Amino acid sequence: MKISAQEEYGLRCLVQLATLEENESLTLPQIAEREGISQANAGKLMWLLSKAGFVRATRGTKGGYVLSRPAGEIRLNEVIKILDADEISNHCESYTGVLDSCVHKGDCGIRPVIVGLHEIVQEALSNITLAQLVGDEAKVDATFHQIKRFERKIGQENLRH
Amino acid sequence: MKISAQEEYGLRCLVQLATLEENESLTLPQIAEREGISQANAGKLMWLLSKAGFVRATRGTKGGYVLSRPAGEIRLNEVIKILDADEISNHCESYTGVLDSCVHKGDCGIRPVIVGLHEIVQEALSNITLAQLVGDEAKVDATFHQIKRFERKIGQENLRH
DNA sequence: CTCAATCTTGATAAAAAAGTAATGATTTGC
DNA sequence: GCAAATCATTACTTTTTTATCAAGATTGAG
Repeated sequence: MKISAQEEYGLRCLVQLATLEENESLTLPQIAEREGISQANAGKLMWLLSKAGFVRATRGTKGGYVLSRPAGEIRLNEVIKILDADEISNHCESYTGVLDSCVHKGDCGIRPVIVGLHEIVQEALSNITLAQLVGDEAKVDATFHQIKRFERKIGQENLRH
Repeated sequence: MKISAQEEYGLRCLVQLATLEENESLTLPQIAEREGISQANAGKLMWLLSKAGFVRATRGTKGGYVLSRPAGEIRLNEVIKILDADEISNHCESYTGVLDSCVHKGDCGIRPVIVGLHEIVQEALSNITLAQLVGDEAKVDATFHQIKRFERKIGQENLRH
């Protein structure tokens, strides 16, 4: 249960675009430099994000990438879904061991946990927009404070049954 | 942000042990068969879980694996931590792109999100014990209901600001 | 004591993910 | 129209993760 390289870097590239003023844009070499990744890698990530409609690319001199929607309207759950090729729906087709289908097909005690966990993460991510990730660490951390506090409360309630 | 094969299968092997009565145990071939994975793979997983102290192994005829603690006292966050070689602490050393250290070292808008997300997942996992995963899907799903409801509430509150 | 059942462990192979390279297409400026 | 800048796309290489294999160690039964 960890974030993949593609998710991490893709998200960071988007955040770079979110910091731009109106009429500004970033080219692949610029994005690559700002995130410390290769231009080729940035190219692939931006291609993915472009296909998915998060960014708009223009070619030629003065070209580059811009967000296709305001940063405040792009929620992390959408972004992660694209970057992770996320398909919880076919979870049961993914981990079938040496067999053709999962041994627990039909009645499975693990599935609700996997699905539930996925929902929890999605829920948390859907409460964060790109715009909220712009700024210094202290500011972003503050934005998270609320969610964390809620989570802690849940934990305690559950422990008490 | 998805569960890895090792997490999934390792957890499932543990759940198998959790279903046992007192004085029962399972051998590698048995575990492998019940989870539809190869014996070699089961062996490696159980070795990991054994090293981490979740299970106790006995060799020789009549040998096998048993949980080393009651299923109700084994929380999923501990298990996942082992199976995932989970180290959120060195996240910033993991995604450094082509550089030696992350370009955002010191002040990073993404870090609070990654760390926060990790905490949310850990919190959710720490509320689930192995014992709660034993039984049919409907039962396990019911156990999750409470957490899910809470999550939904959080989502709404945050959308309202 | 010896054998068969069983776990242990490091080496190896296969699969998946990540990253790179190369070639092609579009746009702008001159 | 041509050249330079820029994105698009596919194929390839490397790295990491998964899975398997094989030889070793321990235990219990007879």
